[in-house]
Amino acid sequence: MEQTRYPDHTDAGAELTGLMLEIFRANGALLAAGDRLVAPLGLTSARWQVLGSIALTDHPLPVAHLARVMGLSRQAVQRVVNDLEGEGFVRFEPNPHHKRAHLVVLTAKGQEAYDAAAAREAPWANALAGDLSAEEIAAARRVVTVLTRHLETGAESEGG
Amino acid sequence: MEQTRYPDHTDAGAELTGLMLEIFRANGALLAAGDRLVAPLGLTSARWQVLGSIALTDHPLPVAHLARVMGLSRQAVQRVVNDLEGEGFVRFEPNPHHKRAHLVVLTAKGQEAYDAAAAREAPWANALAGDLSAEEIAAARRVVTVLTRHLETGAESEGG
DNA sequence: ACTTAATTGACAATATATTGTCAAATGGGT
DNA sequence: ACCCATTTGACAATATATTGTCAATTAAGT
Repeated sequence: MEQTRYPDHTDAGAELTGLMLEIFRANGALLAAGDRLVAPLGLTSARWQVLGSIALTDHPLPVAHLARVMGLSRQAVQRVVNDLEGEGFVRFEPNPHHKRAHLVVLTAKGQEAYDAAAAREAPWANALAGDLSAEEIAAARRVVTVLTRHLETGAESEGG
Repeated sequence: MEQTRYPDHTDAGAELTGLMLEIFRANGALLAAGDRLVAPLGLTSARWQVLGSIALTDHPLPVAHLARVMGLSRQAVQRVVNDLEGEGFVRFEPNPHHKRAHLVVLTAKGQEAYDAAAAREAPWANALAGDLSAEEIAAARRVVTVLTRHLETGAESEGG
């Protein structure tokens, strides 16, 4: 049932603790791999992810809204968006509903960079999946999603 | 089979792409929750993880070796260890095999902090697991572990 | 011994991301 | 109209982590 190393854990708690450490490590490895993958396009993992969240929404959104969608702080996204704007990947458009909260949209250069990143990502992700089946990856994805939702919703009740 | 949104992905590749984005988000949420959990002990998620890698090894290790075990850069771990040393959580001991690469060991304060963190972590992790079974968490953990190993070993061949 | 390659800690520069604070802007309730 | 809570961007400080470089050290091969 319980191993000596984790005497106070349930079986699920012990496995979850191991999963959390794996997630930290995977995060670092994924960021490094993503940086290498899109560096030739003038992008980084962080810029790529911001471009993606802009590209994949129906209407343009202000920075704060993008941050909420991505689960990051407003300030972190603002900095990256400002960098992207400075290099011509995105531009700000007036927001009819708010004087200061400009809408962020892709420029032609930004759209091209995102398309090029997507073109590189697909074969890379396909290869990275290796022997893993779509179903077991999907199951893992559901577990991580549930975990994240628990953390982001009931944060203060569990955190002490 | 394939959805219009990911035309160049295999099923596994599309699921993996989704999993990667979930991992980024989980990483941020876990770091924030960990920071809240151990802040009263004078720790952070990063400090906690370094303390853990020191506490869980048989013999004391130098910083560069700790970094390799953790999958982080030497410099990142060095900075945290230096902070921990400055606050009395760890101390450096002479290394019979190397003049400069001192061994990092926990002080009594460091051991107490790590024990206290572990005592807080167990009920928190048990609750966070929620309805998830140990087996499905273990399956997710295996998927993420395989993913990380692929990234850390065959990095240059897949990164472009 | 000598040379060479790899490891290690130190130092610097930079990217990513958080928290905190502030004033401007918005929206809801009265 | 007015008040008040929330949202938003701007600014600052800090933590985390990477890459690059350097000299000291170690290890391996000759």
